[in-house]
Amino acid sequence: MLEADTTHHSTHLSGLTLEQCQSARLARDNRFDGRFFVAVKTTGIFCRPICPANLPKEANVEYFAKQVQALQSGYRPCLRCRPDSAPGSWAWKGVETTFQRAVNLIDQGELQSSNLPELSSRLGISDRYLRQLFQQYLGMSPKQYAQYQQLMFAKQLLHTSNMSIGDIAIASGFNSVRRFNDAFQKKLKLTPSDTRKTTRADTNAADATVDKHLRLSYRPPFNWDHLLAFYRKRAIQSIEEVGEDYYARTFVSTHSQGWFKAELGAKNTLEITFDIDDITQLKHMVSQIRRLFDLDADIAVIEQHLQQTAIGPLMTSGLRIPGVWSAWEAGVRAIFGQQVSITAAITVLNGFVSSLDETEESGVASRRYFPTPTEIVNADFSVLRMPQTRKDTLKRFADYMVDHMDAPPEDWLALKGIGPWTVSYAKLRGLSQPDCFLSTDLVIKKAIADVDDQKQLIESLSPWGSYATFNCWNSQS
DNA sequence: GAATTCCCCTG
DNA sequence: CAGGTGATATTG
Repeated sequence: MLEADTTHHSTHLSGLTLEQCQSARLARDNRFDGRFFVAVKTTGIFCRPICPANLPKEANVEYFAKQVQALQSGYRPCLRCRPDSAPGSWAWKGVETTFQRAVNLIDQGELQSSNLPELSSRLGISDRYLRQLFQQYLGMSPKQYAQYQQLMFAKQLLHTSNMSIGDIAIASGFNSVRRFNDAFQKKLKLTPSDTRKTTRADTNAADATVDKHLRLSYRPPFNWDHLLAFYRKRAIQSIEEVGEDYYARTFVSTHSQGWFKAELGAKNTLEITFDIDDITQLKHMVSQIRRLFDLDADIAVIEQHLQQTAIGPLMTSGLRIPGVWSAWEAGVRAIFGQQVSITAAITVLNGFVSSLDETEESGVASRRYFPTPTEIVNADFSVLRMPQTRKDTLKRFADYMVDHMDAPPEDWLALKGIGPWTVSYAKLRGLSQPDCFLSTDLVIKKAIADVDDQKQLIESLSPWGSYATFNCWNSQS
């Protein structure tokens, strides 16, 4: 009789049997996270299957496929597992990703411009707890981890750049060459200059140039021409420049600004020429450039996976995810691109960007930076040739970003005029997430129109949906 | 390491 | 709904 009762509730489910739900929740199986929700009758609260709270008795639970169904039935979301937050948002993912985010930020050299308390508050936890997490996951303190990271970065620079050892010391986050030498010696059992000597065959130093220079490596296949063509079509004047065989752009981040140029080098490397106002931010710049050109992707594995799916025939080898400097920039580009062709969007965006600093001196600014949210908030929208509703969206977006520069793009959905396409586009190009298949994009729809089972196709692309996106786009142009 | 917060169960 | 419990995440 109890049996019959619970079975009745399985009608709320889709695609899962009651038994699956039961064992999934008992095991807190994270593979089922997000696929259904557990509501507890005695408390009126509903949870994700992975909720760490005490397991409720089977007799007291009710299963739902969607949050809204549980809400509709009078349950409130649990405060621990946050079933109300959007899947993929930071609140949804919990501590492990908080930790992962901390590691990423440190890898990007964030600790060089802020301290631990600042870093932790940015992640929404106390510095005490962050220390605890590092101890738990890595067995060392954040500071120690950061120092290893700094040394590895320094070692890489010694091998691949023409910078002086003094500059490298500072760039890696040390405050003096002495402390740098000391730490290097201690941890890597070598002196910095020895490290450099062993790999100094090239002639970069002989070029009578003062340009700073470094090399970044990647694993082939690497389709540079596709990247260039993609950027060329979307280049914003005097921020980006795409030549026959190089890409260059300016950038602004919170702590630095500068410029770089990338061109193909020998032996699977990219040659970077750059200038940055604050050399301690070099690590940040480098990780950004690696992300922009997707240098860390293991393309062979990805392609092997996608070859077996229905889009296999559309694939071109070596395609990477062409990134833009920030989620903010990607969001702006996406808003300009809503409902219009790429060319039209870029023309309007170009006009808008160049109107921003016309108040400045000599009329023609030869080099600009991508506008900040504040600049756009204060901009004159009257010169903008696009529908009023889209201007309003842009304004709202900029307003929001002034205070929420690193909120996850999912959160933008709360803003009127910003929908799933815009959010996915930002995750794809601004954050370079690997699994964003833009199934609602018109060009994509066209590319996969022949496939019978679309739903199955989309599932089969995971976790490399982003690469599928670019291969589809590429196949249609 | 204690204290707090949160959830679930029972009466 | 109040009172008792176990368990986890997080903080001072």
